[in-house]
Amino acid sequence: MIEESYHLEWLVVSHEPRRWNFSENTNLSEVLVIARKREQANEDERVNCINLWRQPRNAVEALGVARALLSSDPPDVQNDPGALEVAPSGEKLGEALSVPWVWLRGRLWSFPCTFAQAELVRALFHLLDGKLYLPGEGLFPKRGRIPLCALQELGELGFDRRDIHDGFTLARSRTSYPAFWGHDAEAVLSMAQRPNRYLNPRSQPAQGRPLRHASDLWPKAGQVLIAERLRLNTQRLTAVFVERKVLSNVWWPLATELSEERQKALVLWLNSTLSLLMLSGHREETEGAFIGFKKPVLKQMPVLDVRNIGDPALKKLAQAFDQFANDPLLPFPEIANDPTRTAIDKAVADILGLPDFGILRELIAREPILCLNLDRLMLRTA
DNA sequence: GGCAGACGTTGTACCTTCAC
DNA sequence: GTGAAGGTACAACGTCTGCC
Repeated sequence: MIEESYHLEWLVVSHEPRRWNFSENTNLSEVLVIARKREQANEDERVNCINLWRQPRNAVEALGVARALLSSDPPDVQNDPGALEVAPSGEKLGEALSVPWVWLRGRLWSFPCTFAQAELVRALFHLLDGKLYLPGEGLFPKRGRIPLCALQELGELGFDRRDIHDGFTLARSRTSYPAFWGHDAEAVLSMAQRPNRYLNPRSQPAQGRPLRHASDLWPKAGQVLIAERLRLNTQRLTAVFVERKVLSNVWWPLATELSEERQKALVLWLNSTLSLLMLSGHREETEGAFIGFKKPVLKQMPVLDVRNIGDPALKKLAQAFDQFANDPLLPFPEIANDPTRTAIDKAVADILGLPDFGILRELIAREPILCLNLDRLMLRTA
């Protein structure tokens, strides 16, 4: 309704650690939306997006922010350089960008509010368009685009944990139904994983629930698992490759006909910094660093099209996966100093003909939603 | 063929439990 | 007490079936 009859004028998001909310009675992440009803759409309508690094502490400061925003036009996220600094009284409180309403309609409104730093938002927008954006260097590849496709073109996401609980109980011994259960930040360290639990098919439904038959659920088991929810401040992996097909409670299995080589290439891509950028843009934020990936959104998310990258590139990506598969990654906040993530990124860059994008690792590591503080963003002067 | 209700499926918001 | 992880009740949606 809003997309048809309203002009979305302002989006305001707080990236301040532990102040993801605006209301008093919640800890959940919130966004302030201002839309104006109008008779007819105007192609020139723009959406101004404010990414607050720190919330105004009082009404006077809030008025100062509003005045600063109303007196200048935030630059366009894709075509203009820089961002509008929100610093009404000297201290920087955030950054503002704008995006054409006609572009945002039909897409996720969260895209321009994904990161506190405008340059990362800009990188996300260009990546959605198949281009790597590096601050100060421009767009890559110079010709053509990174081959991307919607995840759903590569396979089908499996059942969620509710369905698994309707069909199975956790077994105390090995069964015919291996599973990859849980996401312990101190245990899931590398891309290659093995089944860690086994499931017993239910013969009777759980109390008050319909019975799901194992034969209905098992066809959507997979070897590629994509995180269903993540804690960006503690966890390390966005996807893993399991040596056998498994079901899971907190990972989406990808049921796919892709060869093992292509699946490995996909998992390598999903753990690259470029994919972390893309996943961040498609997250559903619950409480700051605690995020989820909903099935309808995730299946539309662009990923590397491992069907159309050519055999030599495919082989190199799969080899790179094998090389780093058992190397531990550091938690996401340490991404800038993570040798394994750096090696994954270098492999992806070399194989796709892209320049080094280490600068994006550095920028992401500064994001408050990962490191839960503003120290990496703010320039403190004595 | 159209409709309504039953029933099954899917997705998630909210709640509980666990560990430190 | 708090952060992190796991479980489930419920709503929305889709499909099937019987009746007119």
